[in-house]
Amino acid sequence: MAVPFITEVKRTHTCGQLTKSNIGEEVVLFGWVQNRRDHGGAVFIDLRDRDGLTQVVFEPDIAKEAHELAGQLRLEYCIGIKGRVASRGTQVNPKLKTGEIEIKATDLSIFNRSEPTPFLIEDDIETGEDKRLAHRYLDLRRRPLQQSLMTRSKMNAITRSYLVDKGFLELETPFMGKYTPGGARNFLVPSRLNPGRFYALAESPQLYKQLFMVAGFDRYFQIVKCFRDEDLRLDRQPEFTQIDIEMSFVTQDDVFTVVEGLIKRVWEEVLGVEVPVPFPRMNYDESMAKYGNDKPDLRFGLEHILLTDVVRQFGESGGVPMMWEAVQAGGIVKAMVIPAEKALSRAESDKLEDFAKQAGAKGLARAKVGEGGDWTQSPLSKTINPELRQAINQACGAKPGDLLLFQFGKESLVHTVMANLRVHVAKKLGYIPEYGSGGVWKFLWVVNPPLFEFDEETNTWAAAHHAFTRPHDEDVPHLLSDPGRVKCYRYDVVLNGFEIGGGSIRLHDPKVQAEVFKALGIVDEDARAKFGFLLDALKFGAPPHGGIALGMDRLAMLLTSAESLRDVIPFPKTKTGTDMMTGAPGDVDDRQLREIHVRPAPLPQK
RNA sequence: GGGGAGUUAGUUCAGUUGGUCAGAACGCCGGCCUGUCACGCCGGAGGCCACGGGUUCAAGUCCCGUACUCCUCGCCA
Repeated sequence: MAVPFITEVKRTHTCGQLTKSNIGEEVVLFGWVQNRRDHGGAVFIDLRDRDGLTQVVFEPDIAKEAHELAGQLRLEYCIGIKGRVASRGTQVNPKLKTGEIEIKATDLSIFNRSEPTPFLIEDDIETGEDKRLAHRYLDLRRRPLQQSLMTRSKMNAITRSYLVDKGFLELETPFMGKYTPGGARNFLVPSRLNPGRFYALAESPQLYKQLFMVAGFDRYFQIVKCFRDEDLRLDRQPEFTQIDIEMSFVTQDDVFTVVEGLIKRVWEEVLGVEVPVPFPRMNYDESMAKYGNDKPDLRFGLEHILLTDVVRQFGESGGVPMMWEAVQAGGIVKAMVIPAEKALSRAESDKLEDFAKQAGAKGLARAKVGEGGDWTQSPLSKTINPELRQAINQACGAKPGDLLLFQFGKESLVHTVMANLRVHVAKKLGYIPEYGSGGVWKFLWVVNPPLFEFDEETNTWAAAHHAFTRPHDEDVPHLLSDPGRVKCYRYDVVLNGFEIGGGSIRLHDPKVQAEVFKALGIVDEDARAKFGFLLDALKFGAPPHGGIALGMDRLAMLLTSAESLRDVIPFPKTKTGTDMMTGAPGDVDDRQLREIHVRPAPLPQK
């Protein structure tokens, strides 16, 4: 007598569809038991699928058999029901889309029972992430994650449709390629057929997409996995997805237009949010000076103030030996103002110092500005020259009650500490939420960065992006004489403090390319060994070209206000690159290793 | 590689100066209940206190080490 669910009786609706307008209809729903409320005489079930929740009620006078079976139902049982849609009358549940109706069930089939789950399937879960990752298939039943992945799916669809409409071709590139030094550390794949040799998993399709341009494909894109064997962060995974784009015959602005259009459409269709285009642009130098990094969060102020020149001007007479020494040693001095109306307690500002130290600072000098511009609560106040104090107050635009935070020393460290501090303070003061956008979307292009950066370890100039980025024409004469001043056509697109993409216009002129290599100290043979195939390709009428790669995972994370990349990746890895569910990376046996000609080195003794 | 935080029932946590400290809530099991939607009521089971050493008359608690997880700096052209 059992109803032949699935084979003959098909699902008529999902659990998020039914409304008042369906009252009276006979329906069939499949799903999981989200909750049960057994009153003996009547059993209420919240039935869940990825579309929503629907209340099902089993009553003995409607269906005796189904009611008896319903008494056995437990959380996460997978079931099918048949019944009639009924009004809930006055007992509406406003929290549910389907809250005005319920299903008076006539038939029930338990497709599969469930053991008690290791954690409850709830929206607001408190279970530790490691335990959820170990049972990811259960974690993925939760609505927030279901919605994240549905959003991702939508982004994929929009991306393909937008770019294909614009004349882009979706072309694939190999994951297994040749190892090239520099850049991110590669995962290596041993070759069974070529003893002792290795493939490298692609850290990006960079070189291949340039070859597509040489081949004349003009406009390429790919939604592609990339692999990097670097330390993980909440916004970094060892394998991640990029929307990879490359175009021929374009300027930087042409690339921007394509990306802005894509993002505009994604935000519009996913969130219903209108994103103004074009995005504002900021020079790299300005970003470093005001925000301490190249991915500023523009949802709030708290800009840094550079005081290096002021301190230098006063020299020793400034009365703050630590700052003066830092400047003399080639370092910088920066300040940030916490406005009086957001006054922090002494204990809170002490905590800021702990935070700064954690970010690598030696300490955090502070000063509270008094009525007359004097400083209190500060060791600096005793020795500082009042004129320097006045000059600093003026540079900072400080008013009574403001708290000044100082950081001085090596430029890179000062920037790092101050950049972290800025975001930390903004969260503390409530300018931005701990996670998520808070409904504010500040897009930005950071442009015109230096082509090279100085590597203090090796005392040489290194490519800041990669060796194929096109320098500004007017800087080309300085490539060898003054590499530090050469700016280039590289760009990052930034959203709320996250770098969501980056790219460049590529070098296609072999002559300039040779000079860049020279500046980098790469001799011809090295260049040939590393990038020979690309250099060869550029000789055969390579078109001017450029492109960008957008971080799909980060975009999804920001779009869904997720706390972590892990929330928008179906099966992510932990901080140490392990998979809590499968146990990867795992051991392999000796025979497998012999076959691929690999012998593990002994583990270092501890 | 450096710094920090954490690990006690299935889950989230409490556990004081080392001495009835093996506890709560949710979940689970049994019973009752026809309008619940965080249903309610009664009863019950469940823990090598991450692991390994040490200190002590006595360790969940103090010390050392290991593992795992998270955050962060370095790193991520």
